[in-house]
Amino acid sequence: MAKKHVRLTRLELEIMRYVWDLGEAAVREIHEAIPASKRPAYTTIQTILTRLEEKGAVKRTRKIGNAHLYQAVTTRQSTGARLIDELLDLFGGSPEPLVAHLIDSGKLTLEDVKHAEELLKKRRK
Amino acid sequence: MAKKHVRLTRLELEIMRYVWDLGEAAVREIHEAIPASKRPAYTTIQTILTRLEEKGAVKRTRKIGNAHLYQAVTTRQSTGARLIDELLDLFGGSPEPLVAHLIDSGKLTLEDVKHAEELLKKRRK
DNA sequence: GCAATGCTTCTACATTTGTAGTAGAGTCTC
DNA sequence: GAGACTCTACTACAAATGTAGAAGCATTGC
Repeated sequence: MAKKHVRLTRLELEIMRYVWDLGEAAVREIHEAIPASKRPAYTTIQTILTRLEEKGAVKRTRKIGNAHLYQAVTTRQSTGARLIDELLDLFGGSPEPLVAHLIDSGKLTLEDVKHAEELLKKRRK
Repeated sequence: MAKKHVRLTRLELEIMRYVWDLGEAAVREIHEAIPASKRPAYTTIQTILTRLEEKGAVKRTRKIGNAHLYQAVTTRQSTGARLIDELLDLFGGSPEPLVAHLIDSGKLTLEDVKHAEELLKKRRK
């Protein structure tokens, strides 16, 4: 029962972020959580959630009043993992350019690296 | 003249990989470089290259016979950088989950990490 | 020079994606 | 229980994407 490789679009991913952050959310909550400047119409969110449900990325859990609550089925980690792997392909599988960019853009700190080192050593055993 | 944030689709990115790898390539070369199992029609490659040209991601350099040669305009690095940044957004901007995945999947070695550490220290100055 | 071959240009079209309106059912408030 | 409000379900549609055929110009090998 291999997990089907679900491909999410940019907007779908964007909405997923809110679902992940909110844990369990109604369309309205997501809608309002989106910064007004880039907020699509309420029904647009709804359409996307429906599509996400069809794709198996979220599921309806329960109703509050007549509104459905949605919850993520796929984890942020697993979804991110796939994206990372795709990204790696771009660089021929080597993580080096990726790490280099993180450093160059100041996003990876020495602490992060130390932490990574520990993880690696721990994992080694 | 800020560089316009060009959004490439999956297939376009896939083709770009060959352009980057080959340096300067004709449609046919790219076509043949793609593993037969996932090779689209010759004209499909051509259409994509034309679109990439419109988007400014590649340019025609010269002709060999009556075939055009294409070359990347955007670098693999800059394109990758944008994708990485988008990916980071997914995790709220923190590189930690990203690094964790690289480690978990065995893609990041201790050497990579040491190397990163050096880069960081050098950069610090 | 001309036929075969290869390349380009144009055109086409199904799907997917982003975006949202409308109608009607459900709920809440007096 | 009637009106106001809210949510869902359904429908629509333009633009982007993946995919490729057809027609015709350019080269080349004779």
